[in-house]
Amino acid sequence: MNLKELARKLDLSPTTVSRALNGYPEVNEETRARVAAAARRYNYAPNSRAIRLATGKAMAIGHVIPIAARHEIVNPVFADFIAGAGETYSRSGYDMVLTVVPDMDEERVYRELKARGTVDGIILHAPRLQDARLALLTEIGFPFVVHGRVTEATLPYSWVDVNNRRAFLRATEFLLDLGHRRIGLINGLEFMDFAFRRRSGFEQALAARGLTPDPALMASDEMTETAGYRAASRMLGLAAPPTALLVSSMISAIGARRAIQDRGLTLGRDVSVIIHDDELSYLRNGEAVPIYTATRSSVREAGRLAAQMLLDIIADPASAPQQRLLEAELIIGQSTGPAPQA
Amino acid sequence: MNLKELARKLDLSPTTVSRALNGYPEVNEETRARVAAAARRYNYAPNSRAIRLATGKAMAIGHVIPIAARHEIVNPVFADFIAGAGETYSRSGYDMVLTVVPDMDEERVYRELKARGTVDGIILHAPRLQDARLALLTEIGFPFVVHGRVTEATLPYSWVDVNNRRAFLRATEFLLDLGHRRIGLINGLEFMDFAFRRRSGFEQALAARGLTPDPALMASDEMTETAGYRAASRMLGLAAPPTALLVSSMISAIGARRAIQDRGLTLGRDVSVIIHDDELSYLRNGEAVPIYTATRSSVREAGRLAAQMLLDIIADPASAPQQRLLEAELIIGQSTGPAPQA
DNA sequence: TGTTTTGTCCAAAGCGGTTTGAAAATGATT
DNA sequence: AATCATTTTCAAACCGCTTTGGACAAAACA
Repeated sequence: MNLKELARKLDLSPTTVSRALNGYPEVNEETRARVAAAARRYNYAPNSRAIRLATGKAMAIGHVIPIAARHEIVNPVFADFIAGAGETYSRSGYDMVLTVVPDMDEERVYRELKARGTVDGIILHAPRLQDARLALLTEIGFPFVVHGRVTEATLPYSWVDVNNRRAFLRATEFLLDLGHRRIGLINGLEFMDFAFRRRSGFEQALAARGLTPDPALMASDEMTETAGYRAASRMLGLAAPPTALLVSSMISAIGARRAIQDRGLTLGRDVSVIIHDDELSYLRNGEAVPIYTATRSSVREAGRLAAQMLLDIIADPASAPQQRLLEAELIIGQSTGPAPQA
Repeated sequence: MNLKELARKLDLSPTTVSRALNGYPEVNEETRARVAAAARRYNYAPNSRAIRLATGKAMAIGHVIPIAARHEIVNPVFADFIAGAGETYSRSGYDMVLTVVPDMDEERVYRELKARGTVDGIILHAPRLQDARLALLTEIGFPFVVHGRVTEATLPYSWVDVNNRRAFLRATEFLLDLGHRRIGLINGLEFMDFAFRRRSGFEQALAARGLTPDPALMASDEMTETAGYRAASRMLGLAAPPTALLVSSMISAIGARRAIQDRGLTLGRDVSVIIHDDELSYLRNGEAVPIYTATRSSVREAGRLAAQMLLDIIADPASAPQQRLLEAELIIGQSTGPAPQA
């Protein structure tokens, strides 16, 4: 069933039927009702391919998921971020187009997405401290919103981010207040912008108390269970091991926990741990009482907000870039306690 | 830059240019070369919206991600499955369209996807023991491939699945051979087809040794850390606790491990654990030596295969339904050992 | 030499909508 | 009753490609 057929059945022109369904004013309310009824009756839904060609809009947003060539790791927060973004898109009749790309190919993919008109805008994932994609997307004229920030950007751009620096600053202060002095940081890869900011919050908190960070107590790697285990193991094996760990993700923390237990230590008593919790739906941080003390911020909510921001920008391309900084809450769980006496 | 413009620059008709670029034989090799050169030079890529309308194909595959209304849980294997499928799609010039849907709305969404012609086929995720979506998709005439199976299906359909029953059968036998007699099963929700099959493998192995499964040693819930913890805690607190656990996912196992340690028990000595490992990229089961003894099967590979199967079916709609059963390997890690003497 | 065949190219008709510009029908005004 | 304004409807152009059904020239054949 297409527009022409439906029009024929109604003894109306396609023009009128189209306008009736799209709420244009120049159509008699009575006929509009007739049209609506017939559309429902014949189960008519306008062909999206035709709409897209006619309007010149793709009604779709692109999410490019870069796969690190070396490790083949899919960022575990994607699933929830995308679930959030997807909610927003459904409400607005947009589709979400996912493209999985080996990370060297990203530029080609963006250019093609634009040239072929497959999507109207882009959500930029996993930004780096300096990120060539910002200039690229601006150059090719794609509306886009970054999930995260790009510290070394020169031009304004739209983003949704968590206040990573402040979250880690507060977490560090919390540990310092508990008497911890040797605090280990198990961070993500520090060419990633969020990881860089987290370290800077950590260092700033130490500096404020006149402490200098010990390079041996800082690790930067993929945020996997294995990497978390490795980093924690190494630190706990030092002559002067840390009494507390600041861990960049729930998943690394699982590894860190394993390392702690392998050494016969007890989490929250011998070693305190604070994590950053993205509220991944399949890795909830406990139920009533959180397992881990954590800085918490919902990545799904970030997805909703970023998607909405992008749709707003597409609706009004002349608007100035928008920003949204989310604050993480510091929630107290069972993984932290006062520093053990030396 | 569009086809007409490019044709004008070349002093050719759009017809010829189109044919030259699409490899049709009725065009002089010399002009084909000219066209190709010009296309590259002017950075021409055909508008995908126009192609789609003209050919009547969407060149896109739909993945509908149902969100359980209660728990808002995104299946953690999605990310990797989709990464695999995405690889296949890119190679074939297909897009991947993701739709996030509250699970009651699925039917409406499939019908709309079809009526609007947004996608050419569907990958069906998370099938149930009996699943109305099979009949629905068949009725509306969508080519589709199921990731998993539908035990109570009446008609043939295409699927890619792991031999869950045999995997859990073998895992159980392995534990029995180690002398374990009280084995707990921490399973996914058993209206899900894979979970049902896993339990049946478990029970079959017990039955083969004349053992009857103890209902107190079987749990069925979401495969989250929390649920894994809860189930393991409960079982270990029984008067006659299990000496081994069969756990349906890496994530539940993390919870189970926490429960084991909370009770002061040691994994692999006091309590053996075998998991099913989907090889999630951010939750690798150790490196050289696996942490957990596991039945292992790559969900990413399943994604690749399912996507390819669907593309094949779309290319040849008359073909018979295809099936692909993957065997899981049983890999030995550090989480299992002989049953402790009572 | 005239007729076929083959190799190249093109005009025009879709695909299924939206949108512009004009026509027809109705109502209001004189 | 004639004129003008307002509603309501429609025909046709357009979006940017693919594809059908020739057209035309050169080569092959009779």
